[in-house]
Amino acid sequence: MENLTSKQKNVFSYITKHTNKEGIPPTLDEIAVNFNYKSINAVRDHLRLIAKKGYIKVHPGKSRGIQVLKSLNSMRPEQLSCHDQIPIIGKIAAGAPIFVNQEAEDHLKVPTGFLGSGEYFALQVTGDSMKNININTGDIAIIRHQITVDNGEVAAVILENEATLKRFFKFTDRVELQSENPDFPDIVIPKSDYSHIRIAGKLAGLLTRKIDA
Amino acid sequence: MENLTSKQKNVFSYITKHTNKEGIPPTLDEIAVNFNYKSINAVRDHLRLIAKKGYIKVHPGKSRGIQVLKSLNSMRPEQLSCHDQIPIIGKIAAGAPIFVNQEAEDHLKVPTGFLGSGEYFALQVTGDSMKNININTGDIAIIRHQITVDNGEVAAVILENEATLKRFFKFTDRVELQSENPDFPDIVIPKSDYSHIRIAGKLAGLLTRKIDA
DNA sequence: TTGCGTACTGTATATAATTACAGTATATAA
DNA sequence: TTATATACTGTAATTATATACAGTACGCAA
Repeated sequence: MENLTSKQKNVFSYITKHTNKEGIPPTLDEIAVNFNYKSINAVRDHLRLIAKKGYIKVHPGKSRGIQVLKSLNSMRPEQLSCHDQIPIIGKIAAGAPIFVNQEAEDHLKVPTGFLGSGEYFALQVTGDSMKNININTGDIAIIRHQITVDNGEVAAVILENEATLKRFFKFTDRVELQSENPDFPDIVIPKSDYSHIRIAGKLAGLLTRKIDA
Repeated sequence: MENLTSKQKNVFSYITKHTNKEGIPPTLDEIAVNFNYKSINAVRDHLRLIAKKGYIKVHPGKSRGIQVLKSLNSMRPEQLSCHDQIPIIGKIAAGAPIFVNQEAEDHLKVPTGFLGSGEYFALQVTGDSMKNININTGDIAIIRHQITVDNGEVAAVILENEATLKRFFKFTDRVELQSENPDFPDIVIPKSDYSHIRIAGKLAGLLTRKIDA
C-alpha cells in the first residue's frame, strides 16, 4: 500500500470529512475552493494520484464521483489488511437466497485488523440451534466467505435457499450439519443431494448483545 | 416519525443502497431510470415527501445532493435510537485512565438499532477473568456508559487507574467484584475505599473472534 | 361531489460539474 | 544534465444534473 504525500493526505482527509459531514462527496470545485486552488486541475491531479494509490475511486463523468475506499485509520503501517465495512446481507436460517444480487441492508465496522484477510459478510442469527456455543437469536454472525470448510468448523451453509449456521462434517458418503443444541436434530445430506447445498463461508466472528449480563 | 408509503420506501431503499454500494448518492435521473419513470419529476415528488418525513436531506442545487439521514432498519417501530460509531478507547484491565480526554483508537460500527439508547464505548479485553461467560482476550467489550449498575451485572470498573470487567455486587459495607473464572479471586472493596473506584459502565455487547470454531 | 395528497408524464431551460488542452514551477532520482 | 513525478494556473467546451412549469390520473376523506 503506497503512502500518500502530505498534500494528498490533506486532500483525501477533506474528501472523507466532507463525505461524512454532508452525506455527499465534494465536487472538484469545492475541493479547489477549500484549498485555495485557482484551477480545479490541481484537484484533478491530486485525485488521480490518490486513486492510483487505492484510497479513492473516481467515477468518470459522474458529478461528485469520488468514492472513499479506505479510512485514514487504515493507513497505520502495522495493519496489513483492512475491512471496515462488512455488509449485513440477511438473516441466517430465515429463508432467503444469499450472495446472488445481495444488497446489504446495513453495515458493520470492526476495528482494523480484528479479522484476518478475506471477504466477509454478516448475517443476523435467528433461532437457538447453536446456543451451546453462545450464538443466539439477534446476534450477528460474521462470516468469512469461502467455498470449503474443514471438518468440525462452523459454517454458513445454504440449503434450499435457506442459510443455516451449523457445524460441518463431511464423510465419504454424506455431509452432516450438526447443531450445538440437543433440541435440534442433525441434518444429514446424502451424496446425491450435494447439488442442493452450498457453503457460504466460515464463522469468523460474532457480535452479541449482553442484555442479561 | 412518520412512515413512508411503500413506493417511497422503495425509492428510499434504492438511495441508501446506491449510496452504500457506489459511495456516492444517485442522481434524480439514475433513480428515475431504476424505477422506469419517464420523468424525473416523479422522483422529485418522492424526494420531497421522503425528505419531509425526515429520512433524507436534499441539498438544493447540488448534484447528487441526497443525504441519507436514517437507515431502513431504524424504521422498525421498536427501535428508538441509533449509534453507529462506537469509539474504542483502550484496553480493559490494562492500566490506562478512561474517559477524560479519550481519543478513540478506532471505531466500531454496529447495525442501527442493535443496541438500545445511550452512550457507548468499547474496550479491548485482555485477560481471562471472565472466560466463563465467554469473554476472552482479544474480544471487544461494548460498554454502555452509566455511573451505577445493578447488583450482579457485569460492569467496567475503574480502580487505581485500571479498568476491569467484573460482575458487580454492592453490599452495605463493601463492593465485591467477581470474576467469571475460578482462577481469579474476587476483589473486595471496603466502604472506606469507595473513593478509589468508579463505575465506567455496564457491559452491553461483545464482539468476538471465532478462530477455533 | 369536492378537495387534497400521492404518483406520475413531458418539454424546456438553467446551472452545476467534469473534461480537454496548453502550459509553468519545483523538487528528486538517474 | 536530463528525465520524471508532483503540484499547480488558465481558458474553453461539453456533458451531467437540477429546476420550472404545465399538465393527467387515481384513491381517499370530508
